[in-house]
Amino acid sequence: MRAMLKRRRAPKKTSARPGKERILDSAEELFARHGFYGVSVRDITEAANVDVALVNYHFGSKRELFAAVFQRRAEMLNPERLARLDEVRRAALPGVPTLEDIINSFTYPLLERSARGGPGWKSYFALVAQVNNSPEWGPVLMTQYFDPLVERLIAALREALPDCPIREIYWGYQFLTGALTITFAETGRIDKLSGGLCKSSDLDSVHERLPPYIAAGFRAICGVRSTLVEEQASLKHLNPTRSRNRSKKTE
Amino acid sequence: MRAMLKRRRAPKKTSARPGKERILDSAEELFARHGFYGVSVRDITEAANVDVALVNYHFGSKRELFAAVFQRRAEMLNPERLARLDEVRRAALPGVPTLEDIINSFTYPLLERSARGGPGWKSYFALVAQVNNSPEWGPVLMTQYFDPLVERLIAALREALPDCPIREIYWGYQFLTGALTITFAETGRIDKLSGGLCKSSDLDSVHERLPPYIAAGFRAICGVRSTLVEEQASLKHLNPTRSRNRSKKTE
DNA sequence: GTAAATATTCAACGACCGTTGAGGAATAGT
DNA sequence: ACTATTCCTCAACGGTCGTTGAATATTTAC
Repeated sequence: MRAMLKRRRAPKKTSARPGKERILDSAEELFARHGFYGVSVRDITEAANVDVALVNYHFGSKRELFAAVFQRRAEMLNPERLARLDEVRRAALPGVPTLEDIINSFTYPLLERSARGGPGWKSYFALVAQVNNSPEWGPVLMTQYFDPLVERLIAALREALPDCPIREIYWGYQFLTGALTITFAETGRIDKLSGGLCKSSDLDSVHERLPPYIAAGFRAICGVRSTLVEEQASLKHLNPTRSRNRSKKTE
Repeated sequence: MRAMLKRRRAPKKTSARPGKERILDSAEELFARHGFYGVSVRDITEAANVDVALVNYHFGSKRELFAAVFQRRAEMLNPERLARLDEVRRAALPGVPTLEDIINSFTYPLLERSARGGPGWKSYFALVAQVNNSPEWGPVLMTQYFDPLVERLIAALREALPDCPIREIYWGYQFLTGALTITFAETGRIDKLSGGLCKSSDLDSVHERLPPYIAAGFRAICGVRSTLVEEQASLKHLNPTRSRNRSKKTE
């Protein structure tokens, strides 16, 4: 990227889509691929066939453009995810939904759009994956746009795991978001590793496997933590050559 | 970062540690925090108290410096992880080790060093987390320096799950690496979400929970996939309002 | 002690960076 | 028709970017 692109003026090009939207589209794709600092505003405006100055006119600054890209689809996304969660809970009344259903209501709207929502959505989730793992942007943007929904997810998980200590649910969520995040990055690493047997772009396969995988993980750590007495016996696994106790790691 | 730093000459400063190492140390920390494009070579050389030109003298280019940072600790790391895996397998003879032991031999050397190996190691793993989720760097660096070890891990997992289809093991590894990756990013998001109940810097907690969590996930998807007939019945979870079949998602 | 090799400094290069202000074109309101 | 508003173009600003070649200092080899 940032290397050599033709530096001369773009043609007039009267596209139907207004310039502001075209900037958002180009920025989405480029930011997703190279990160905030890996893309210049000139890269973006040339890809969008608009003048450089338009970024500052419409968004104020490059940073505000980045935030706008992040915000745009987040706001389309979260109402549906919330509705799905509510629907799953309603359908399970008077009981509570399964862990798998809860997790699926959280992940499915993302996987579905990334798989079949068009290239913009695919780029967007790759961008979210990047932001989620960034100490610079994650605490700002993820917290602002996604945490309200996550709190609802946590509440539903607590309903479904009434005997599970709350800390375990947060840790379980942390691992869930990590697994989901690397899915969206689609680095193609699993393709190479598996010799083509698995494709990181095959989000249908993720959709089939992620909910049961994560649900089983939740049940495992909740069970372990809630019964402290059997813990010493059942956790001999951690390092077979040394003993392990709860207070402080000795390995 | 990249903003305003004092632009004037650094003092002579005859540190004991040679300039090449100091550059690697500073680059490690800065790249981990802001990414490759978010850091200038001047940021690095000023933090290391050396001249700008030294980067190109010692490493050739900024990109090669980045690769050198990535390589340095990978080479210290992988022999130990390999030895741990072998030890776990040997200790289980004539049987095979548990899933938890196998996973732990993979994750423990990382978590232990990130927790107590010094600030350099902490930065390094944050950098690895970033690279692992980057479509630009991941396929190059992760593949080159970590895939040989991962292939050994996969082989051990196959031994421990003899009836599990190979594809499921690769997917299970993908989720494992995602959960591990977000742990190293230490964005502090779980701290806020949990109101201080969990700390993303508390890698001992991760060490206790990740192996049983991931092992349970492996067992869940292997079981699901290996018994196709019961699948239709057991997977009603995915969307309670619509039917779901294996060939193509209809949701 | 002297020469060779290695390490570091200094000043500067051309290219690209994000942002700006003045002004032109298109559009909407009346 | 005129005006006000919005959208967009153009040229340029000061600053920072990665990299370089020549000169100097330090260490190593003999």
